[in-house]
Amino acid sequence: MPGPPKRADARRNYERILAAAEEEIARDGAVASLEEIARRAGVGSATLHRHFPSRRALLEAVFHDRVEVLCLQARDLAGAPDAGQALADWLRAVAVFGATTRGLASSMLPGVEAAADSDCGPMLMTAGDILLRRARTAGAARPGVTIADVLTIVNAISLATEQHPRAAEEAARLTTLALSGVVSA
Amino acid sequence: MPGPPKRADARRNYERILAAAEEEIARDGAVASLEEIARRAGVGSATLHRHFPSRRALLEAVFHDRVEVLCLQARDLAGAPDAGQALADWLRAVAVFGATTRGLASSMLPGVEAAADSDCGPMLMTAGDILLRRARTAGAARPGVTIADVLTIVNAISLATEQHPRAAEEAARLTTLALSGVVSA
DNA sequence: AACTAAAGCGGAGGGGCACCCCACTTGTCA
DNA sequence: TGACAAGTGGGGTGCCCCTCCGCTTTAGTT
Repeated sequence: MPGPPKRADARRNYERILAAAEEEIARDGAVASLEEIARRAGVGSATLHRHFPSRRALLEAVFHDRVEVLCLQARDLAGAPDAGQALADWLRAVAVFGATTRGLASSMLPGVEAAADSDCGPMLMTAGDILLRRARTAGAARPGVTIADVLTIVNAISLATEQHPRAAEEAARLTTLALSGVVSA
Repeated sequence: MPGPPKRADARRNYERILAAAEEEIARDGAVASLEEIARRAGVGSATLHRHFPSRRALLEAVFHDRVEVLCLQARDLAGAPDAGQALADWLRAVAVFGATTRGLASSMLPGVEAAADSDCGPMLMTAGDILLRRARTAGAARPGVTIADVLTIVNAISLATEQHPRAAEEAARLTTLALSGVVSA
């Protein structure tokens, strides 16, 4: 929410923290040590906490750009001939991305401190909603299902497959499964 | 794995810890403070760590009985007329249970320290497998789907809905969704 | 009942972490 | 260049997990 700060040194520290956080989170996931991040960034822990008031705020900042890429992919797919296929493809991409980007999935969970600074979630929602609507009018998506529902399931799958040896593969497979159904009863 | 210990005082402490853990985990989920549990149990922290070498071991012990109940439900449902419905019903029950029992779902996630003492997961697997096989021979379940797949998805849904105001409802709804599918593409 | 070896106990301590306070430095702009 | 706001980071607090090790309790033996 605060966005990059104004003073030159402050902005430099902000970027350093972001870079360090990226590395650490890639290694340890969402529970990476904030102190270690500050250490790697060469700043005091107070500086980190000033720029990012909560762990979640830091995670959101780290993942923001990559989530944006996913949203752009959604816009591209919005012109695809098969609306159902487009939706499914995009959701698989989301699942794979979440499963291979350590810490992302858990940061998407509606936690206690979600309210204000939430950003990535809504971004994906609006991007995916376009695909879902299109699929629905094409008769390819079950009516009554919201994009929130679908993304919750996909995110959950990311979370559950994050530690799998072949996380990407597994996430895609389970997503396909959940989208097409398991029982016919 | 160690099971209740032999000496009388040790067994008493074991039970006290279990009782205290139940309360604390109900309140704080899987991240409950082990020290607080020991404190509430009137026991030194070393005693807790001796009886339960890892957090996971404690969680498994706490949830073991309730998971057993679920497994018995599965055996009851194995005689139901509609095999697909029986499977779906049971999976919904698993999802609701996981979503409303704080900490359970995350303790089921295949973590780093999963291997040896894992217990609840396999229990549910074998119980559910019966229902799945029956559904499959009845043509109600998509072939190629394993019970591990389905339970992973259901557990993931529990995890994602754990914090929802109406967790049970939401877990059941999303499970139904995932089982019957979302897109027809 | 007394004894003893083993089993169990728990306080204290090491190491880590998140988060905050506040005296100090540094950038900015007139 | 000077003054002031903006920004900094070391150190402190409180909590946590986990282990070491000297002490207490139990269970079995005579």
